Amino acid sequence: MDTKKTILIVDDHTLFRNGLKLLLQHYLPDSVIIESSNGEDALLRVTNKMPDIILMDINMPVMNGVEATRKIIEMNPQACIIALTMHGDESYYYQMIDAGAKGFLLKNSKPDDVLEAIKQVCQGKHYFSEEIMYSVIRNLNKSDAEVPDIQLSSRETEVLKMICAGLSNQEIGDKLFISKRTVDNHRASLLEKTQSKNTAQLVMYAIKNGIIEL
Amino acid sequence: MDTKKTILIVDDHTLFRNGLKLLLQHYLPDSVIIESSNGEDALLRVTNKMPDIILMDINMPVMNGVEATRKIIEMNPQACIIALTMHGDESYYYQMIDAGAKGFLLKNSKPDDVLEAIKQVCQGKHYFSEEIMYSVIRNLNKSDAEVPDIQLSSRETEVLKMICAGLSNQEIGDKLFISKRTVDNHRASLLEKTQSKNTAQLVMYAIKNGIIEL
DNA sequence: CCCGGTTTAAGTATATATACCCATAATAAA
DNA sequence: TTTATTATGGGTATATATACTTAAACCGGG
Repeated sequence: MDTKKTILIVDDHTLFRNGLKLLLQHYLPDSVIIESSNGEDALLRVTNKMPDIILMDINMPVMNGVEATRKIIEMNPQACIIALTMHGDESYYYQMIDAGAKGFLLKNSKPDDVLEAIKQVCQGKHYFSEEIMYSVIRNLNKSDAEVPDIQLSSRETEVLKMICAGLSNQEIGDKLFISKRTVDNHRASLLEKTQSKNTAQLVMYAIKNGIIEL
Repeated sequence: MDTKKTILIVDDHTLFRNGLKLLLQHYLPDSVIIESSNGEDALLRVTNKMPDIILMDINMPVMNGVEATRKIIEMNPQACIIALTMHGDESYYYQMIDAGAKGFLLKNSKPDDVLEAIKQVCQGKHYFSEEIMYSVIRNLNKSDAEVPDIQLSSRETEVLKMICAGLSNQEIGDKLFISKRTVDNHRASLLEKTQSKNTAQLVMYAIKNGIIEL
């Protein structure tokens, strides 16, 4: 970490950004820190400023971290993106890594962990915080190999959102100009794919997987 | 803000605490900043260190911010507690203010807002960020005076949690050693009290109001 | 071009939830 | 003591969701 680095912080919470910026400036006085409050703005910054490191939150308005990561990696597969997010986003681990993130940190990490992650990723390595590793291993152990390869179709996602909004299958059918029976089928597919046994579990799934906003 | 102040930051995200600490030390060089990672620890700090200002997150493990605030105010009604939390916790506004918080800030506030809030609260005034005021006013406008005076009984809360876990009324009855019909009635009361029309909305209510953990 | 997945639709049957009605006992509040 | 609330249980009916099945039309990749 001897050369000057440009670090981009992408997070919708101004206070968190400002605090982290100070923190990084304190430990890495030679670095240049820039900020974005959402994924869309981050794309602009990446093309203009060419940051060496990107610290990316996941839950953000306008464009979330997974999508932003995917697009940045599309433009530059070498981009050093480190996910920086909260507990409870477990379902995002795979999505984020799949999108091309080189590291994954939790927001309850220590500053040292952030520095270590930046160091590792700069050297072309990967970095995952202990909690992430633990969670991944626990999931592997849980059910051998049946990795939740769940992929909902766009129509299914659409229906799921309406279910969460409290609409009945009939109402959903009316809104989408399709038969109630078709919605029945989508709902059945959703139950099977998400391994839910009723509406309540379906809603919980949608929330845990960020399909709907709170 | 001429005298030395002790400020306690209560938040489960280490990075956020550390960043905010630096931020406060930068703007208020004479202040002493101490930290807690949850509500329970915060209670200890309050009795030991007697902080002048407490910046309190809401969603935390072990003991959440509402409960912690309530207990601190119980011990010392003059305690200057400022809630500091994220979007989407709208349902907490009232709970937190009811618990005795003197101010309410969002995590996407600017550092200046935090300083202003601290200043106001130190002078015995209240401080609410714009977004909070906007939301409160919007809700007032929405339905005149019918403030959500919703108070679920302990049994209803118990049933609601089980519904969210995906249990059917029959299963809930079996677990609680009561008739399925009784659960039917509790469910009906829940639907009415929360103004939900089905299970999906009930689950959403439970989540938005922190009745269940994610 | 064929194959797999998606979207569309439906038949039939059961399970569950929801909407009303009612009643009793216990408890807490006024 | 009267009143209100809660927890308990039930009758009856409809609405909705869920579990099986089959099948046609479409679309993109090998």
